[in-house]
Amino acid sequence: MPELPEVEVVRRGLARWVGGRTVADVEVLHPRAIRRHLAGADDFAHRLKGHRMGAPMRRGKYLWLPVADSGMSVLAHLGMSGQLLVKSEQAPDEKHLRIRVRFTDHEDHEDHVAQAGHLGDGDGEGADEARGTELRFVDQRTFGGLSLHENTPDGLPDVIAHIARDPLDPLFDDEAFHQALRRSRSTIKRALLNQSLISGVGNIYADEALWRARLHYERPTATFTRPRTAQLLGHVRDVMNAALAVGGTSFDSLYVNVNGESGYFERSLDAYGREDEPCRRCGTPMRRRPWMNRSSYFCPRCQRPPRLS
DNA sequence: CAGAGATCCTGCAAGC
DNA sequence: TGCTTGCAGGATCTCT
Repeated sequence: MPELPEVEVVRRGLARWVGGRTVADVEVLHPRAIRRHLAGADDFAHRLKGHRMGAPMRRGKYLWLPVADSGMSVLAHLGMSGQLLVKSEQAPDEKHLRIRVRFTDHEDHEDHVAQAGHLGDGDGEGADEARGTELRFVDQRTFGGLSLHENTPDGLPDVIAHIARDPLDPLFDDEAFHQALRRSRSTIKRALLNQSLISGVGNIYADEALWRARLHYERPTATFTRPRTAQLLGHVRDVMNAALAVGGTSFDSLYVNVNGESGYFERSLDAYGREDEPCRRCGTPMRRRPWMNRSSYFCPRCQRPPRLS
């Protein structure tokens, strides 16, 4: 389940393996993976063909590749199970392969020379290493997908203009977030998952941050004091940076790691998935509660429910 | 208008 | 063993 840290790892992989390459052709193998591109698969493929990919960007769980000299971007969301893989053109298709993007630098040497100067996205990587690879969008549950959109004046795909900055964004406004909590009549976990208030936080990191902050998921947001909001945001950032520190080091050895498959962070979770296991702070068995068609994990002792409700 | 809940999808695991 | 049911959950849509 890719959340912000996993998506950031994918973004870094794309910067190295895809940024600067020119699209030769696009193959859409499942219509649902392209459903957010309203003009359809053929239009998507046609508009990308022959265009150079810019440096990948990310906001929350969305990432996008600017399409050079077009004012548009390829927007990607991994959903629940999506992966962006850079694989050898010879590698057999994955079972849930949905979209394939081929590049002009595949085998033709003259093309390769023409494109080589753009590869590596300024990271100092060798230009040759991407040659012979293609980009694949693989997604079992098809909650994710790719689409093409006009950019807003700040270079953001227009359809995600409503997505708030994420907590790792230097321009995230802590005070505005706090004021939004004060105004809202909702509860804290709902607020953390509300992508128009703060983006990039999913069910896993919400539970982790709330456990670290010793806050019950149903605490009303209107009760939050400024120090409490600051503390919670600090924990959100800590848990994300910790995951990024682990995952961010594992992506660069081989291109098959340019994906949304995590695993690396699961071992260090303190709350999520730990029903009946002892709280790592106080030893009390952790609990799971059904919540919004999913689950909330918490320590009944460290994270006391609010008095009312 | 804000907030709450349903919905999409597929594979796996649990239970009968 | 083989079926059914439940669960995972981000974003969007619908309803109150």
